[in-house]
Amino acid sequence: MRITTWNVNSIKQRVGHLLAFLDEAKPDVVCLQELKCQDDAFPRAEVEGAGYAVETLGQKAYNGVALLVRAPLAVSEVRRGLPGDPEDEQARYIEGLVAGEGVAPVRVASIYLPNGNPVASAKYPYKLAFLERLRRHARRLMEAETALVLAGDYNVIPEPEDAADPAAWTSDALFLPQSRAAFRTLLAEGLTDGLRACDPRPGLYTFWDYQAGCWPRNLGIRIDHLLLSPQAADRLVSASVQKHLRGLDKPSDHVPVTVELSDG
DNA sequence: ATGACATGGATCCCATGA
Repeated sequence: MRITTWNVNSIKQRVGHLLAFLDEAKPDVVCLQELKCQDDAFPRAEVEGAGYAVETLGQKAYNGVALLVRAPLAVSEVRRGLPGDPEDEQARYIEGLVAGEGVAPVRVASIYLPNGNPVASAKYPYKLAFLERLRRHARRLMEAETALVLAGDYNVIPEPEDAADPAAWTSDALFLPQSRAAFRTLLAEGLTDGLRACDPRPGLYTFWDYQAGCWPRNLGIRIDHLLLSPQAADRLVSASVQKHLRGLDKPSDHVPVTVELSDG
């Protein structure tokens, strides 16, 4: 089972790239972030036409997440929204149980963690609180011992080697010690960073800013992650970054990241 | 010298992002 996470930065702008990617890579599950549209504006017919079931949690203009599941696999037990704050109106979390004939089930979440900048604003405590809510929810899900993959745009640079120029990020919400500590605390629940487990090399990035020639100069950061529970990590076969999509016309500033799990 | 931002909403600039 191949599971991909991709922040598309507007699904309406990126539907062509998405359909081409589905056709070329044939991932079994795709976790999308930053749809930037409401549910009724999602290009459902096109994606279903490519062979995928579609579950969305949209929002006007900002945020928005989705799960795509390729037949013959099916998705059930869909949960919209991260537990722990009934006041939270932002569309940043969707989860479902993916299963099929001859495949051990995997619970998959598509997560769009808050950016958290500016650090002096309420956005930063919201980010830290969201990470803590995610930790608590992950702990609860892991108690069932079903394979679990928490995939998405975490907006956290875990280590200095995950940025081409770490010094440029020292006071940014993506790389502040508190942000990195909260991410490590989440990992300490027993989660494995799927990409890092497969590829220890520095210089592995998933995001390049549109500005200042970051892409041609390869000034990237690694902020899109797939975190695997022990049952999922036991099935980890490979992980990769689909970097070429950043070089297309009108790209997202993020590229897809994919893990492959064995069937059982 | 390099290379110089994108998206959506309601404008004719702003909020947001990372």
